[in-house]
Amino acid sequence: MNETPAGRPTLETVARAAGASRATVSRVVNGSTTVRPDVAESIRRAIADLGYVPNPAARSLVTQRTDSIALILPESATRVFSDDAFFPGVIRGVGEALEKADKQLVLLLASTQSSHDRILRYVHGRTVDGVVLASMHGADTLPEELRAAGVPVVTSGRPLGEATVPFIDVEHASGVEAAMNHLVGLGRRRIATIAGPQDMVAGRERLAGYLTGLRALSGAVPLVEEGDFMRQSGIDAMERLLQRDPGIDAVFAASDLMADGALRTLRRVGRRVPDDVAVIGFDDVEAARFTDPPLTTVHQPIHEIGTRLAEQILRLVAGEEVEASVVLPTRLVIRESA
Amino acid sequence: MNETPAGRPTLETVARAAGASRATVSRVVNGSTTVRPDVAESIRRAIADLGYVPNPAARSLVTQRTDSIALILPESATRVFSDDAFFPGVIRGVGEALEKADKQLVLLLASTQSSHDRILRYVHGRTVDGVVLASMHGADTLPEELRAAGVPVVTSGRPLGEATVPFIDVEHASGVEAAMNHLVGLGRRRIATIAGPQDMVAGRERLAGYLTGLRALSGAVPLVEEGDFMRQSGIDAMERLLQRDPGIDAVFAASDLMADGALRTLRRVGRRVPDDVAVIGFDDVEAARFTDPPLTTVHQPIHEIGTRLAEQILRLVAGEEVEASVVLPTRLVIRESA
DNA sequence: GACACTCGAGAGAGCGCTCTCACGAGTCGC
DNA sequence: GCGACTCGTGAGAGCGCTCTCTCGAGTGTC
Repeated sequence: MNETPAGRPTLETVARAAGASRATVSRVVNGSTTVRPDVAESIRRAIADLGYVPNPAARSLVTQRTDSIALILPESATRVFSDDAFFPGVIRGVGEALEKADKQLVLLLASTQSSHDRILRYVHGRTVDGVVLASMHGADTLPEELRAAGVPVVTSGRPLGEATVPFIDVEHASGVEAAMNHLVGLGRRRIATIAGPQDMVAGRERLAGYLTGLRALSGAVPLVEEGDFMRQSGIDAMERLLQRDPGIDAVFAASDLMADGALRTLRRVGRRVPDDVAVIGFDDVEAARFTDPPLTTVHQPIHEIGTRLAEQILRLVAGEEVEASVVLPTRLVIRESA
Repeated sequence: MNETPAGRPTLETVARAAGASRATVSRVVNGSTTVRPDVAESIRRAIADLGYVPNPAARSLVTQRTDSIALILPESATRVFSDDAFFPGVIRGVGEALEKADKQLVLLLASTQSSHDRILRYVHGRTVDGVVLASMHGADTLPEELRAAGVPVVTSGRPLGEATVPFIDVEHASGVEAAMNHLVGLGRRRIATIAGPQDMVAGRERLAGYLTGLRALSGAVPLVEEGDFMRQSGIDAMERLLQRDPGIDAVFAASDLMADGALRTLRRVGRRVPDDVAVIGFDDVEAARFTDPPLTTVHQPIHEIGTRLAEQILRLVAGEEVEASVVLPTRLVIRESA
């Protein structure tokens, strides 16, 4: 039944079967309209009969496209990977959007130092048309190096220094300020914060939002402990906070995971939430709905961050211009912890 | 300085710069030993000077290899993706192992029905050398179709029917039995379970383990409610369980997330854990250490599942034989909830 | 009816690489 | 000192595809 018993059918095989030339079959495969309907039809039949699938390597050799996009998660991201809903959410958003555009998602997990070179080598080889960088740490030189290599790049989160590549971010500060206003409106006067790492923009801006929000309270002094966005650090930071000022009546944590940790510490020492201490987090991950009590938090559109990243990189790859930055809104979601 | 101002350097460019032939440069690039040291050295220098990186498309066109492996997460997996530490953990394990072998990880998120065809098309196009399938649902025909397509496949989790492809799984039943024995040893007599979906092997085997474990208790009747492995379903199932038998003194949940949900329900209705009701989960995700109280659970080596999957697919791709199945041990981790 | 024109289809080059084969220059044995 | 052998290197084909160029047939115009 199959004319070429050995191996997969090629354009040539299909062409012979359909009595046409390789070029015409290629036209049909790529949806050219300049093929007579009956010819196109018989070619399509031959394709179906033979189970022909184009060889992407051969195709990209001539087109110089690969139709795939790399998503790079640097070390800092993979570290929290298994306990955080942020990156899975972003991956999913990016993946869905790329699927719609018929592009492939190549995941590069930069777990070790050595992977830096590997990534550069990979990208230089033009195995991907573009790169989405979930860059978090300020010191990271990867965005700039990729840009220098001439590869389209979009990053998630504003870089710490000057932004040399387009990025997608959210309104950290204004979201936190809304949280602070809510706390103040609740009559809270001694508001502490569990900040994120200060070498990440997300950590810095959320702290800045806290400081700005605190100004609404005349005479209030900042009370800051730093964590690493993960749960254990929230537990520990809350303990330090309580030691420094047992009279705290509210705390803003820069991530839901840290807020959950704070909740745990407060419960352990017998403080009621929100009665004694109000707690607000940031992210609005799935688990925030299930903390005890359910967490009031600043929502950021995680899934949309992913789809926007995909959208931007696709436009860049297509040679279109994109905005230097897209900043998505955040909003306060009020549950029971504040 | 660069001999070819336009575009990236090719083998040809390097060959001219080093005064050698394309073939010899190729030999050096691919680490052949049959090149005179001084020639090899000057070629290496030319490669470095020009910043030459092999074009993978051209290479795979002739070698018929792509050096990349697809990780397919079917619909059922992506659904829980954002609230579960299992798949991120597996992805990370697979990613790390593949990186060591210098292979790329291509992530295919099968979020919609249509992606089934897309995946098949993709795999038929031989864009990847092999496939790791995080197949969970019994009805899934993908493993078989992939096998039929002649692509090396390894799945995570034993398929429901007859296993036609090698798989990596864990000892579900014996782990659950250990949990049951622990409960019985604690003097618990009315032990219920929140089972997982019965169209997944993980769901079935964990239920089977519960039923076996229950036999140690003469006269005990099974008390089963089904969930979908996620938190909300644990909350709901626990409520139903309590309604059916308010005298329950222990519950085994087939996932940590469901166990956490059960904990929430128990707390809401004023049951103390473990005093009134002991709770044991399954998975030992990161969050299990942070539930209230910390969750006693059956540990499964999530990261190792990932690395083993990678290991097996790499061997398969290399043409080696692999075991039809690898079943990793589970063990009970005793914390405070039981 | 002859000309220009349009439009569909084929021929053929070439993308960058690997790999087989052939070849030239040393090396060795007798 | 000459044939046989080894070893490093080059020539060249070909992987499967796209795309330009060319060509032939059909259509329209005056």
